[in-house]
Amino acid sequence: MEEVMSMIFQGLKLVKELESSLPEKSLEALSTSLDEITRTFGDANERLKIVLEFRNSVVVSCSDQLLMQNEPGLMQEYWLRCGGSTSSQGTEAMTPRQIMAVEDGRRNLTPAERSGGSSSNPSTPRQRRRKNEGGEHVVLMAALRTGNINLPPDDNHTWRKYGQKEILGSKFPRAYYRCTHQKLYNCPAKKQVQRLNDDPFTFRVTYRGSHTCHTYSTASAAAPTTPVTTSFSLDYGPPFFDMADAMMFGSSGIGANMDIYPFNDPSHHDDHCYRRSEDGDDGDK
DNA sequence: GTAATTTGACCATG
DNA sequence: CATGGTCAAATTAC
Repeated sequence: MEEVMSMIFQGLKLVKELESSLPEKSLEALSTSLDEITRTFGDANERLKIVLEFRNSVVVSCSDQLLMQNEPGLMQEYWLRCGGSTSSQGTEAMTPRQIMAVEDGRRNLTPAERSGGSSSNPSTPRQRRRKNEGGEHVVLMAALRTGNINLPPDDNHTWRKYGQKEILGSKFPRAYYRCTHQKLYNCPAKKQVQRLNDDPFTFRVTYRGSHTCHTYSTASAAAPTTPVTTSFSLDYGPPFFDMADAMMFGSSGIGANMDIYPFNDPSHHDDHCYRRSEDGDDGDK
């Protein structure tokens, strides 16, 4: 069974790799990747059938049942193992629909977009205090439906909250985070987390600056029992579960939105991050 | 004791 | 001047 799991994780890894390189993938390469993924899962399935035959009527554990039922189940297991952070049980109500859209990192959002359009004067866009420093990466993420929905989704990095503010036109405050390792590694990564007015189960997460620390939260670091090489998530590393979720809930979850899916878009390859200019992003006041 | 979070104040920007 | 982003002291959690 472990071998099967290993193959499944291998397949998921391939999926993830495909996902991260999707935007610039040629059709040929895409086909090759899909073949590889299909073959990997097919092999896993073959192995699984052998295992099933072997076990036959043996009572299986709950988790094994989960894994054997179907691929979505496997995905869910994977999701749990790979940093679906909270709610280790009772995932049935969770429906972790996830990443839905990414806006190009270099685009400035208008206040109307930020605040849901209720800005007092839409014709005079207000900007952040700091000018756009190049990399901004907006992702919509679903909150967990169980447990504390106030917790932002785990994204495989450790963040330290440094501020929270009521935003005009927003029902919910915006939380400001920076990388825990900001000082240790001079890591400039930051993010803002805000719940949407019309959907409190969805967070708009705005990332700024790239991680230079390349360290991960304990949850995700400890997650895969199979030592999946995580080269694909070195940067912002959106949650592990995004693609898996897309696959398992694609038909019922976010469905049609998946075409705007390249959330792993490394378009913010600006590595301005390693250098904090004299302008002083913060800290050097 | 250390690290993280909270929260009011400060400040840059338009 | 209003607003959003950040700082930093106080508080809380581990």
